[in-house]
Amino acid sequence: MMAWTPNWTRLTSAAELALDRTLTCGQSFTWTRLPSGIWYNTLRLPGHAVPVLLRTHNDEVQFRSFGSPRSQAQFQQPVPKTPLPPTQYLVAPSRDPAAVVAPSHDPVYLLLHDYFQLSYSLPALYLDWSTRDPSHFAHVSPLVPGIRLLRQPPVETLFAFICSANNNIARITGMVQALAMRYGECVYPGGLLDIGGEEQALPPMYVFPSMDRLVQSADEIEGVLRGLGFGYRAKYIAATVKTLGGLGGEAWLVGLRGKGYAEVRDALVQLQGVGRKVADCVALMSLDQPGAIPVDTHVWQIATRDYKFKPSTKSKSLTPTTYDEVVKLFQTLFGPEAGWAHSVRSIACFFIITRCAAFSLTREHRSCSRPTWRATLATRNPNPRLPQLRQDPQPLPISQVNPRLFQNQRPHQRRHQRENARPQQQRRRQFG
DNA sequence: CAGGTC
DNA sequence: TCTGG
Repeated sequence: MMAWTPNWTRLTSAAELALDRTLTCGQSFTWTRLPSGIWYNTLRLPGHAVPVLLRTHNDEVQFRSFGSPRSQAQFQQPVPKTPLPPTQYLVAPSRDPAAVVAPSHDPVYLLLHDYFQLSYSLPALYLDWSTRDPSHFAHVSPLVPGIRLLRQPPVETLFAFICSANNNIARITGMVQALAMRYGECVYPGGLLDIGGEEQALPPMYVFPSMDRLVQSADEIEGVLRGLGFGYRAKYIAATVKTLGGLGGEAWLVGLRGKGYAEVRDALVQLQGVGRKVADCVALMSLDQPGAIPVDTHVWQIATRDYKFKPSTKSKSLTPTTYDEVVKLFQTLFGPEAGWAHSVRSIACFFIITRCAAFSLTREHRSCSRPTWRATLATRNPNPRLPQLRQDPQPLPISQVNPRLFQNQRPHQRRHQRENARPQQQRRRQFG
């Protein structure tokens, strides 16, 4: 097993990219963190998947990749240049053109440069958003530096966020990885890898399945995914596979890059299991719509509590009208990259809330708009009974993902269990 | 009840 | 409404 990028190579500075925060904040579900702090994933080059390792070392983010000799030969072929994001960044005087990294000829570098959108200078963005929102963003963003919005592959982003409805990050991660293990190609069998003189144990790596592979399995996919515990999302995924396949598959989806926001959204919401919120997630994180703002219940709370948002209608919940109004609010505030800004802002708020929980603070302390939480946190001791916030939250290793996800349980079996209406205790023990 | 959708 | 914490 020869190394492709033989040494750890500089990708960017740690200030430009906080790996742990960026990869665990709920935008991508395909990265896994090893105990050593190294992140791994399989990323797709045109017609090809490559295992990639990332780490933060000596104040910089570094990458390396590896592959079989055969895949190395394929790397030798010219790789099309990945397009830079359509942004005013490189021409606007307020942005920092010096942050643009000189292009390299390493295809993996180009891939990562594109994936992490390194054409954007993150400190310049944070500064801009802090100026636009001095009373909120400026206060909380220093808590969560280095959060980059990823430019992800559209197909896996679409299916990941169909899974995200009424769900949590840990479970979504398990589902996406289950999809990769069930239908994706294995690009690394697992085993010890020599990394700079040290042996690193790596699990098997699977790439997220191609659209063609999913279409091929369209008829069985609902039953299989229900058996894997996907719930009602199994039906959405199967239906979207068929619809998207008919529309032109991955090429059609990727073709939405470069179109206007309204067209992208309208195209996405015709897919089953894709409402406005999911459509905005996919648009923002994979289809070059940095202004798209996914409004969930969490964002709704931020808007009403911290920004004193008052909906025009009396509706207490999130209607299409109020959704649009919240979007308008943040777009006006943050400008063209409002979706990115709002993501950072939400993650900061989540950080504070988590801290508040660990410190047994009441709801009134949680307001991210006031600097009061800062002083309050400083004077309190954490409640030892509540879980501490981990510095580096680790996603589940692939080997430890809920074993139930990998049982080949038939859907009828599950329905039968429900009809028997056993007491909770007994049902739980079955899977223990 | 959770970071919705039909 | 699936499912899990």
